[in-house]
Amino acid sequence: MRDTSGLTRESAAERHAISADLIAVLVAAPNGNPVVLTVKDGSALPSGPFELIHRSLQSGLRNWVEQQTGHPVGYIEQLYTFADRDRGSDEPAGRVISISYLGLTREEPSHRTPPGSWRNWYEFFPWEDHRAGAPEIIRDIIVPRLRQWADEAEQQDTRQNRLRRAAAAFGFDDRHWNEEMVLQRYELLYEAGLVDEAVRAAGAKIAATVPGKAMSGDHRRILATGIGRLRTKIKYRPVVFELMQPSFTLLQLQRAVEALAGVAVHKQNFRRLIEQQDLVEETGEMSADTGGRPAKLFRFRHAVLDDRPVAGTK
Amino acid sequence: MRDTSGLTRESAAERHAISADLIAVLVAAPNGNPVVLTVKDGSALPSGPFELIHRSLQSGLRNWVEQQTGHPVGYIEQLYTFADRDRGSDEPAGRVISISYLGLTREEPSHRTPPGSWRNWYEFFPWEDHRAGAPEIIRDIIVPRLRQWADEAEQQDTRQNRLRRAAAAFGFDDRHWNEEMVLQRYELLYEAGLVDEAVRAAGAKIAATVPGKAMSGDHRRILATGIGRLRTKIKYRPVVFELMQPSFTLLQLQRAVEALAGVAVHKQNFRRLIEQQDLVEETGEMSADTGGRPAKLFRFRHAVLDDRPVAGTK
DNA sequence: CCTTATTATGCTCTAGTTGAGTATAATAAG
DNA sequence: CTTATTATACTCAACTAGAGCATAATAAGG
Repeated sequence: MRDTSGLTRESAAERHAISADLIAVLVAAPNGNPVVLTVKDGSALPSGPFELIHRSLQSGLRNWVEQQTGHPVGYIEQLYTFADRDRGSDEPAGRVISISYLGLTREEPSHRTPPGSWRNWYEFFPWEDHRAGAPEIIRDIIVPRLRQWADEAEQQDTRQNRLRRAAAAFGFDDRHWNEEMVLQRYELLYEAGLVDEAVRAAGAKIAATVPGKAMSGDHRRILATGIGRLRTKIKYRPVVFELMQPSFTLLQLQRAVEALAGVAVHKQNFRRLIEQQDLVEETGEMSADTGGRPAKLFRFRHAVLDDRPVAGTK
Repeated sequence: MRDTSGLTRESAAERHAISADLIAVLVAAPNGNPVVLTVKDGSALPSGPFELIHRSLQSGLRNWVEQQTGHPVGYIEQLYTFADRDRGSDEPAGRVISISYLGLTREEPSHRTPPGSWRNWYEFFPWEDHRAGAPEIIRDIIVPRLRQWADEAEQQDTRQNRLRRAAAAFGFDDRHWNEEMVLQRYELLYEAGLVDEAVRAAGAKIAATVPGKAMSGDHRRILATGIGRLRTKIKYRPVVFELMQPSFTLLQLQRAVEALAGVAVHKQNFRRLIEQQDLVEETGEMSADTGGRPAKLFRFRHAVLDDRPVAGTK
């Protein structure tokens, strides 16, 4: 390290050929439906410039989202920052740094977003919904295509490596499905040329891609990052409650968790876990519209946040 | 959302009044000593501008660190991006976005860094080292000061809240010490005005702060973020091995984990965990210089990375 | 009224994991 | 040959997680 400050001065022009964008993965789960806020007919995530008036990145995003959706954003978390070249053709000389955030909110009829803005996120990742067992698309389309991709490799160890990675990601050959590996799965499909974004990047014309709506830029990758992060997070932080109404039944809570995690959970064990962790307390009221035996209504015990380092909903 | 693109165009000048810096938390653990790379006599983390020639943020940082330290960086992970106002007085009109990274490397005598660059990170956070039990500074200095700070609050529930947060963070009043809450502890001390950075920010003169070396800017906060992230990460990803020599004894591995986590671990259980996870394999050789019975030497089984979603060293 | 479907809720059983400890082996130093 | 130090094998109790059984309370359809 010659210059221990690590700083080398450039011309102001060069240093300033940079602009910053904020990108939001805004999630809600009305009636156990996992949805994400999109723009342009579901082909992009909402994004906007980071402006000088914003106090900080997070507060900029928060204001901006609350202004546009009319809903308070409960939980907000930074996802990832990237600055690859060739992003945006209207900035030939400069460079855009994109800072993405994950936010949770309650989507209600009173919201101010145009219809169609909220999309079920499994439109973009049909292979991620295992609530009713592994989707057929995996066995019928994805696995065969990935095997083929592995076979195409010249070297034997590349073949083996591809196959191992594919099996680990998609849970075949005796592997278990790990719902958190959302990003790894998307990136594997991208690498194998099986998503439209990869075809687009390669400039190819013929595309035998896997089902699942594409997005512009790398927005689908960002969404995958957000879903993966959320699936990890709900296990050790009580963030699901940001998606719930003030009072809810345990089944509604379970449905929300299942919507995010994309897997079904054991009902009795779920209740045991939630109750023994003191995450909720009874409101004293009952819900009549369950279809069966009426359920107790619960509310989130906000006090736990101050208490011990509270766990989530494993 | 009126403008569904989310983009509002500003003048080019306004959009470009931004520059980006990369900040590195570069960690090593020679002989079970947790060290971090610093500059300016330990008062800052190394940082450098993000330049247009860099292919991406991560590759920019990687090149830059390997060039300056002479060591390959194994694991690298983005930490956090922030852009608060009033950072750097030489950029009156513009704004700096700082993107921080956590990197792991092996520090060896052959490195190219000037002496004194690598600092034991407990110089900055003396309250974080619980390897030989809770340090006295917590009981003698921190807890009394925090109690006093809680008492100073006007309202009763603010007092209670402060006390609860302090107890949860520092593990008093029957609470357990949670080694991962590095950032929360630093931020609590900051809020209570007990670290030099807080005194500096408030422009106060008299400072009855807690021991622990301060850093410039918010570098100490970034370091706290990095340590916290690392302490979380070693539990579910085998990242410690990035800090180890190619072959090592299980005690050396344990010492590295303890250095990072800041707590002592049960030797027999540690071995059981490592071995039953197939994280390592015997080299067939023995280490003579253990001081007692010779120990088997092990190496990391790189194959596990392709295998299942491998766990770390709980 | 009675049957069936549906949801809620309480309880048990087993396997696995975790935290802590005991016991013994192999070396060096004095 | 004793002591200190480290390595390594094994045990035990407490707790956790996954799965299933049993029963309760409601609505809808005959």
